[in-house]
Amino acid sequence: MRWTESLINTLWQAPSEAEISSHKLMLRAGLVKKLAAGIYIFMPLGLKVLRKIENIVREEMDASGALELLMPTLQPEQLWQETGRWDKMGKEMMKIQDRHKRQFGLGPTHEEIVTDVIRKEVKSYKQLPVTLYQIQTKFRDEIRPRFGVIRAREFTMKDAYSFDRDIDGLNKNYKKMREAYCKIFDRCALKYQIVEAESGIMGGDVSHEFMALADSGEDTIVLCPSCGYSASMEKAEGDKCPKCASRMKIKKGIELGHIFKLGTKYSESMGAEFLDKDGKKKTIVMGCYGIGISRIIAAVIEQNNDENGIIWPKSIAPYQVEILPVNVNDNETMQIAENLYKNFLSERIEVIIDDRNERPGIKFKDADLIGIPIRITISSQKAKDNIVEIHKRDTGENKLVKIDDLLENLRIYL
RNA sequence: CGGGGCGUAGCGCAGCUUGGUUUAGCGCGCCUGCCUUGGGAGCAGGAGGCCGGAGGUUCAAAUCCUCUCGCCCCGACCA
Repeated sequence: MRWTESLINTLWQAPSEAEISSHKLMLRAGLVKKLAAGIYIFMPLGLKVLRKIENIVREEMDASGALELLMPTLQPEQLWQETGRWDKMGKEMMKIQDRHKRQFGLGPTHEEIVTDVIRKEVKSYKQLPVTLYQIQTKFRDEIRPRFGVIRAREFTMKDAYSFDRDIDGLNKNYKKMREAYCKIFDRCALKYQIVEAESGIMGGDVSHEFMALADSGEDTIVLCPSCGYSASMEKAEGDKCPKCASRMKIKKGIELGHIFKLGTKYSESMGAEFLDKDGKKKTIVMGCYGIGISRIIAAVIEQNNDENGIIWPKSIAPYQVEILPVNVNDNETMQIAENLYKNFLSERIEVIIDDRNERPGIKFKDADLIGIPIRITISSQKAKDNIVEIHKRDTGENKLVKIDDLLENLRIYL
């Protein structure tokens, strides 16, 4: 990508609406723009990051054996009446009417729909277990949208649902999902804590939250230093460990994901049953598993930034390498820069070249702000000796290398 | 929804108390030219606003009054 063709607009000062660093940086780097409270446009640079995360999630979900499908956002009232959640969800569900005055909800979650799918498709124990997932836009009319994409009213979520013959199967699937979640958050370079949680309106008895540790987080979690027990504040109801009674540490976090053992709450009310080996009708046992995809972006930035800007982990960086020619009016510089750019493209290295005719200071500041992991600076003096500089955004390490050795040196970091 | 605060150019802000001195201003950004090119340079010229909206008071409203819409922060909810 050429900067001059990228529609990347950075801001010197963060809009006053932003309070926490991830929100400020997302706006300053131009990843997102606000359309209304809790409603954001993902600009091209921001969308690249979102897609990277989606792909990681997709890969790990597929690896766990889950099947991807896509369910509608628009959901008929009747299904929600079956479980009683049409009223229970209350004002959090955005509701609309069609021209025939039929009521629809904009999906805040998809238990009703997916259970409807399964009760129609699954008849036999032979079809179980099965896990379905989707990556899709969700709508929740939050009481108070906040912190940019961290609590938005429209957001991208991965939601998965497991269907088993019995509790035993559910326990296995639950464990499998938990492991998949760990892989996902590890790959996103997040520091997180798994905590016992309340199930809330989802129902079921067991649930765990994956919390990104961040001082700016809205959620409070407690950790027991002696026995390792950890839970959300609501679940723990205090700072004494329920397991070993020692005093627990309190930390702040951002909820990235939440997994639930639902049991038969939905399958029972909606009649999702199957015929078991013995020819008897049984109720399907369910679990559900959510990840806030767009929220991950904010959490990663919250954990990876400095006074100059974002520091992307390479797994979700919008580009791996930024080429920064110090002076675009210098022929020698530009010849090298353009050659490298073409080279990287053919090597399938994700690269952006800052080909703007700006003074170096502006380009360096912007490079730091958008946080590409590796910067290659090309200046006229060093170009004479066929030398360029590699700069690592995370460590600040600088290295001068011969152009012929550049790719080799780069491979170490990519 | 309760409590607090804010809407003036793309972003950050001043002006409002005490209406007229404003053709509505400043910094950054944007456009043109010159100059400059290793950490947000300089000079000159320029574009961009129904001062959130609607009513009202007044000879006169960004400024005073009423209503309204939007946004942010603190609380309960959530990925």
